Amino acid sequence: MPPTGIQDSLRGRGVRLTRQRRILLDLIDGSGLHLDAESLYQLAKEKDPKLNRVTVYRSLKLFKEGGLVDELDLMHHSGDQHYYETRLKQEHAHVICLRCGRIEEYFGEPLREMRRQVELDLGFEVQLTRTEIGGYCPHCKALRAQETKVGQAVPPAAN
Amino acid sequence: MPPTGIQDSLRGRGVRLTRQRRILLDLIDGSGLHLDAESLYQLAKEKDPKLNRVTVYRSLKLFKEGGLVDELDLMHHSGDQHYYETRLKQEHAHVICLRCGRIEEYFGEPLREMRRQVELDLGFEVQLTRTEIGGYCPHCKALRAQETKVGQAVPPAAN
DNA sequence: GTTAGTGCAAACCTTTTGCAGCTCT
DNA sequence: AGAGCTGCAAAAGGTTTGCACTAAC
Repeated sequence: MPPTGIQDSLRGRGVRLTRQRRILLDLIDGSGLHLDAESLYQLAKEKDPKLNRVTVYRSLKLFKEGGLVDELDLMHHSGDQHYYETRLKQEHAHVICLRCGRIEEYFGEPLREMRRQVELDLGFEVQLTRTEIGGYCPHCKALRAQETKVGQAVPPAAN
Repeated sequence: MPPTGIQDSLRGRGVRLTRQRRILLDLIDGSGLHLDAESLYQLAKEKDPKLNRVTVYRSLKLFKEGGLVDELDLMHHSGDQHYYETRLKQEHAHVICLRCGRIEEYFGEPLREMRRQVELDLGFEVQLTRTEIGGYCPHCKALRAQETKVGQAVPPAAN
């Protein structure tokens, strides 16, 4: 089915919605994942073996400019690539487990409050925000506690 | 003067505080700026012409691991480098002007509230956060309004 | 004296650019 | 026909690695 608002979003100034771009948008949107350019390229190649890595980068740039996707760093927990996701209506933060790479999303009110304050107090016109929180997920938190015990016979903390 | 808590912070596990590292720490700390590896290298070379770019990268990595400095992306407003600053006691966000590159810091309560919620609601053990807000500073906001007028004779918005 | 750190050169990974041919409209 | 897009090859930007020598503790 022909995408709805996407057409308009791109067509803004002579940007065409080609076969390749459709594939890429579908992947970014459909997967619900946070893909980096290389993963996106690998997946796209399955649908069109001719599709070039360069086209992926060029398309991502366009999508970004058009406000269709957001670029993330995800704390660079796995190299220096960027990750991409469909821009949601709702602003949110990404919470990354530094041990297993699991990613959670946080939608709390403080995000909006912060934006409001930056606009009012600093006088900025906010265009985009990127909030990333690195830590250990419940699972890895437990594993780390174990590892510490095994690794160096932790004395029971006087607490 | 010999740095205070820094010694301890590094000496944790056999990390030496060499002449080169002292120079780098002084620059990061003293400048109060947000320097990237290359700028840091250029400045460090003035104090020690032999100091190598590689040493800068290796030292930054150590400082990061030791919790002495924080790594920032600053919305990649000027390439894909990383920027570094002394880790402050007080968590804060960076607000970047996408037009002139000016950087402001934001210390509001929502930052702490957000962290609290991520720990309670998602059960994460938060280690570090990185909040970046891109937009237009008051000055550039005004300039942009002008540019728009000149560029395309905006009709007075019915508002 | 030992262990860690440095400089140099070369490699690496991610992303961008130049250009000729292709494709939507 | 014409503007925009693609693929390919090559380059660029930022960072890391291997190794022999040097310096800190």
